Amino acid sequence: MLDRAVIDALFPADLPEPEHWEQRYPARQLPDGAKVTRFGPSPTGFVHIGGIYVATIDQDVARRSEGRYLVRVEDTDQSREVEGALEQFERGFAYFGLQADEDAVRGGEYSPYRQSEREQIYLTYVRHLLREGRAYIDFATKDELASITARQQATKLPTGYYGSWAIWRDADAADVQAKLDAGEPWVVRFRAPDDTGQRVRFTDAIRGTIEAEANRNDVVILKSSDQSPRLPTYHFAHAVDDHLMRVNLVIRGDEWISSVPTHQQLFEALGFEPIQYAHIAPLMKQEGGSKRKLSKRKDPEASVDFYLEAGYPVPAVLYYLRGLANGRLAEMPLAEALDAPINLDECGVAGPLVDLVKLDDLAADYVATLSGEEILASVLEWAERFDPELKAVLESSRELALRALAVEREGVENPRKDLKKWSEFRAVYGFFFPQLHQAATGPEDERIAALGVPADVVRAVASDFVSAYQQLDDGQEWFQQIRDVAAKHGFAKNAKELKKDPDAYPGSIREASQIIRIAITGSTRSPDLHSITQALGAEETLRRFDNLVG
RNA sequence: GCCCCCGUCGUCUAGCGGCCUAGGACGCCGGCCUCUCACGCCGGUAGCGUGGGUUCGAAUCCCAUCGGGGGUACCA
Repeated sequence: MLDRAVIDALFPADLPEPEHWEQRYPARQLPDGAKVTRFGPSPTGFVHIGGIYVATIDQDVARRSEGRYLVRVEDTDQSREVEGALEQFERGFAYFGLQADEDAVRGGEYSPYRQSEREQIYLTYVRHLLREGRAYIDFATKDELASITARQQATKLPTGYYGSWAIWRDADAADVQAKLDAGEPWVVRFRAPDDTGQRVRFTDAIRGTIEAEANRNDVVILKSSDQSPRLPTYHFAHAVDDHLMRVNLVIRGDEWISSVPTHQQLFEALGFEPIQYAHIAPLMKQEGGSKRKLSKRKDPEASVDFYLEAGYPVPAVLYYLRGLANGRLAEMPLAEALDAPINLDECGVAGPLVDLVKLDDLAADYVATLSGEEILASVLEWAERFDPELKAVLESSRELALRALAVEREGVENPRKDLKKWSEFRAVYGFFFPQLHQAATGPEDERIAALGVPADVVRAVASDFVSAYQQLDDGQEWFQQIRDVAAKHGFAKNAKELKKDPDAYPGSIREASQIIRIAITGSTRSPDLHSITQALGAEETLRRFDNLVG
């Protein structure tokens, strides 16, 4: 073991002792059973929808138990840091309404909430472990490590830096001193307890008892001395930060399960109370015949920006995510589910596929519960950032927008479910607005031509419809105008009749009304025509026949 | 290679030894409604990965096997 003086010389002289931090970050005064949870975004890429998923669970569990939910930026890998990641992160979390009780922006009693600003704290505990002989200085080079791994694989031994493979674990103090004097870069490794082959067990709040081999690896806890700031690895930061921030429930992705034995040893060596874990199964993506973790790089729907751009209504996404966490919540109505607790022991262990079709369905159901006013407000908010032209149109035609949204929505028992996300507004409701409407160019317009009605008949139908047009309040009476025109020009009364003798008619009432529909809406699909004309007014309705009548 | 986790309709799931000839939701298919598309309503499709046990009885328990996922980094 190294002399204390040698160890101390490696650290700032004024570095505090562990007691200092223990006092500075005292135990929290919270009700019994309160959970302190945390989410640790790493600014190495953009926020993943899986991050929203886990953060939702973190926040819910904390709130529900009158605890605290904090966000701690895990930026110990400065080389992989991505510019703008934190801003994008803030945007995503704000959009989904996932405010933390404490974070780097809002601050809190346990600050700083950014690992790169906690160097002093980590160093204190590293020095402590070194002085206790629970950690040691290591000079192994990349090449040496690669060679160790290669030899272990060749002989089918477990890979890692342990036992006799750990060349610096029991090195002579003189050799260490020589390397130090030569200015060689060094890391600090944890001296894993020598309990090779032992089994350990722990209780996961989601999966119950998990048993594994005790950790044998002397994991790196402090990164190389040739870097500044001097930062810890995830494992060490987890132990120190979660202990000092008085977190008592670590909710994280299940890729961490196999690290728990290491974490337990670290907590023990540091003299920290063991912590409770809940490992969440990750959101998956179908690829070919198999599932894989949703990937930020390959899957657009992994990025939170995907949901922002499409304008998915927040409650629908949250509802979907909560249902994935606890199936029970998916069976409840949305409002109830958003308010019901997420229970960790009900969380699935398998890793669900994210199903955008299902999300769309939930979103359509949700939007159908909204009033026209509410929808308009949301569309405007979305358009502000993603479709300024639409925003301008809506603002100048607010009344028309509300009339358009009211069609088959207000005053009906089963509102149309034609809107799932705000980005679809333009496609679905655009034709209501003269500025956005794509008028048919004439009978040869391909939308009309596809009906198979002769051009002269189309013109005649349009002309007669226009000249006899009355803006009637009663839907049936209004539609009678189409029937009349259709009858006059020899259209079959219904599709069945047409089918019996296709050559006898230019089309059926179906084709006749489609001519009118396309003229008014530009599409073969639309809400109820009569209601549309009510929203548009007689003048605008008739104007839309200009190209067909001439 | 070694270690860990997981495996019910296409998807999300209910199921904790008899209530299961496996229930629900989404999707899909068919029908009704109908001037289109939706909505709504009615009906249908489809699953316990496989093989052995244990048991009067297994989706449920045990073992094996296969498949999927993760870890084995100075990434988190």
